[in-house]
This record gives sequence, C-alpha cells and structure tokens, in this order.
Amino acid sequence: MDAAMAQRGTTTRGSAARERILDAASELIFRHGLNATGLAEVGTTSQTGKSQLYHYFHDKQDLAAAVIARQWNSIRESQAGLIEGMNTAEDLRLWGAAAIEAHREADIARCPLGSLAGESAGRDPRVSAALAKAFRAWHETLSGAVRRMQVAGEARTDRSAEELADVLLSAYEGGVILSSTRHDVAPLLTAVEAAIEFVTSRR
Amino acid sequence: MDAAMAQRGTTTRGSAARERILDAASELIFRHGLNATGLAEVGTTSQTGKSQLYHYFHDKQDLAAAVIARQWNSIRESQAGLIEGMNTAEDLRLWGAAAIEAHREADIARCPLGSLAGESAGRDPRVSAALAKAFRAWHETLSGAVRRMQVAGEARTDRSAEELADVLLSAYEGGVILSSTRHDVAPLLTAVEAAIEFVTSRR
DNA sequence: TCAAAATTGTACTGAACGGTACAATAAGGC
DNA sequence: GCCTTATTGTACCGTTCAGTACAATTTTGA
Repeated sequence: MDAAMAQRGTTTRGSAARERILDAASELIFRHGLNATGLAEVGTTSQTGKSQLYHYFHDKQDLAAAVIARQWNSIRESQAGLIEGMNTAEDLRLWGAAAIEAHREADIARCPLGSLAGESAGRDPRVSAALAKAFRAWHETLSGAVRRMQVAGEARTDRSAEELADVLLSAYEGGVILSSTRHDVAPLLTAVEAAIEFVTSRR
Repeated sequence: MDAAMAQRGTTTRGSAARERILDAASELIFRHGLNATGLAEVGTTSQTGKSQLYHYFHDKQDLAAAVIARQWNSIRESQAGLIEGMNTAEDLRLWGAAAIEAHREADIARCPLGSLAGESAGRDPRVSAALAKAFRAWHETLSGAVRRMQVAGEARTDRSAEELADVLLSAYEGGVILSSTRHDVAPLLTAVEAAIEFVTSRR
C-alpha cells in the first residue's frame, strides 16, 4: 500500500481507478472542453464506469475541480526546471520558447486552464474557485521568478513583479486565443516575445 | 418599409422579430455562454418562439454566427471614433482606457468574442469561421491604426503593424481572462497599459 | 475463514435541449 | 375580396446527459 495515497477507506486499486478517471477526464476536457465531455465518455475511456466516477467524485463540478488542480500540477512540473532557477533574461526567453514549443508540438492552440476559464467563467462556482486557485499559484510562481530577475538587474523595476507576471500571463493566454482563431502559432509567439521584451527592458 | 433591410420575402415585422431574437441571443450568450443559452430561453426573452427562430435562422450554429457578427459590429461601432482617427500614442491610450472602462462599468470580465473563442474553439466549424472573420476584422482595424501611428512616428517600427496589433489584442484578451478569474480589473489594466507602452516606445 | 468495507457493473430516471410538424393567423398584392 | 406568401403558436419527438439505485463482487483485516 502506497503510504502517500493511503487515505481513510481507500485502497490502492481504488486510487488507481481514481487516477485513471482523472487522466481520462483531463485529456478529454482539454481536447473537447468541459461541456462537450460526457461522464459516460470519461468512464469508457478510463476503463471504468459511472459507479466508480461517483464513488470517487461527488459530481461533475468536483471532477472538474480535480482536473484543474491536476492541470496546474502538469504546468508546474513541466515549467519547474525553467522557473525555479530563473534569474536572467535569457532564462525567461527559454521559458517562453518552451511554452510555445509545447503548443507547436501538440498542434493545438489551447491552454488547459485558460480555455476552461473562458468556458465557465463566473458560472459554476466550484470550477471558478479551482481555476482562481490555479491561476493564483501560477501567478505567484512567475512573480517569484520575475522578482529574482529584478534583484539581478535583469528585469525592469518600474513595475512590481506581480504586475510583470500579469503581463506575461496575459500575453500567453491572449496569444493562445488569437492563435486558436487564426490556426497559426504566430500571434502567440509575437505576444509572448513582446511581453518578454517588455519585462526585460531596462528602465 | 425600410429599404435597407428589405430583403426578398421578408417584411418589416419579420425583420423586427429577427432583430429581437438577435438582441436576446446576443445578450444571453454574452452573459451565460453559448451552450448555457437554450433556444427556448432565447424565444421567451425575445417575446418570440422557436418557430420564428427557425424561420430566420437555420440552426443554433447559424444563430451563433449571426450573434458573433453582431458583437463585432458593436465593438466596431463603440471603438470607431477612437480608432478611425488614431494617430498618436495618446489616442491609443484613450482607446485602452475606454476598453477597460467598459468592463469596469459592466462589472463583468468577459469579451463578447474572446469568451466564445474559448468555449467553442476548434469544435463547431461555422462558429469558428464566424469568430475567425470577426477577429480578422478587428485585427485589421487595429493594424491600420497602428500603421498610421508608425507613419506619424508614434509607434515603434521594429515590428510590423500587424504584429503590434497582435500584441494589443492578446494583452486585452488575456487580461480579460485573468481579470475574470481574479474578479478584479487590475490585471486587464496592467496588461493593456503594458502593451500600449510597448507599442508606443521608440526604437 | 468470515464478516465488514470497498469497489464495480448494469440498468434506469428525469429533465433539458435541439430540432420538427403542422396548423393557424396576419399581411400584401392584384 | 381573394389568393399567395410571410409569420406565429403549440405540441411534440428523439437524443443526450448528469445523476441514482442496487445488486454483485472483490479486497481487507481480524
């Protein structure tokens, strides 16, 4: 029994099923959106059924909230190496390049968090809360990196690190939207590069 | 009979009904999103019924496409005065301030086009096509303004007017997303101000 | 081994929604 | 007035989907 996931009244087989559900739901929701993803589909894809689904999640909102948390974990892990040691402008450029490359590879213009934000913004309180939390965490992580750059003299200091992180995140999310409507990564590239240049320009 | 809307086989009463449907659908879709807006609801809100709806629109996608065109017209009209004569950095700042003020007043962080882009990106081809068209038009309008600013020496010229328009639009759309998750206009303000500063900085 | 608890399969319910059928009514043109 | 066309009301259909009921089965722990 894995002690880490040993929760009151849940076995390894159980949490394995839970994981499969979460995997399938994350992938399906990312690809087709929240509304377009049916729970039956999640069941078949994850080789489970609705009874498992409702055994481990209270309802669809609960599942969605868990998916959001998982997506943020994905983002964090994939960017951890790039963000943790971020100190220079070059590091930030590497981060931007990696983010864009991920989209180019997947050939899909969608942010696993941003698209959900557009889909269920305001409506659906539990989903909104989960999204707010994920974005807050993302923003804090980026702010920390920008602050280190500021200390190192690699980022402008006429704006707070929090504001500069907003600039970066906005450019990324907005760039994704433009790229999705235009079916072309170019606007995402342009927006992120511009934001990075803005953040790293001396003032 | 209004000659402007006199189309083959449709009377003034008919186009009035069509307008009411479009009004109601635009408002409902803007507030609640596309799939959360039922056609029955559109019918009751517009004081019509499904028979009218299907008389003037082929199906829900068709209605959505018409709504998108209408929203773009709204945006164009509300920004026309600010964009048409745009020549200086100050003009661009006024544009940004107006865009943000609209959100502050409405107390709602959503772009009538951007939220739809997030909701039905990729899926639903007719909606995507309508969105692509609207965003293209918006982008062209902004590009034109930026180009005039470049000629007047009020915008940087190390990037094309098209790229700078992408920077502005991305900042706006991304800022709206951040603002909606954070329930605060601040990130939108920060993002748009930064984009404007980027565009108008001399190089 | 054996009872309790956790896990899974299957079948179902009720509601919402997009879309259709069809008849009734209003308006316009001659 | 009358015929044609446009417009509107009402009732309905088929499907999809979130959520439930409940029994069967596996696993756990003593």
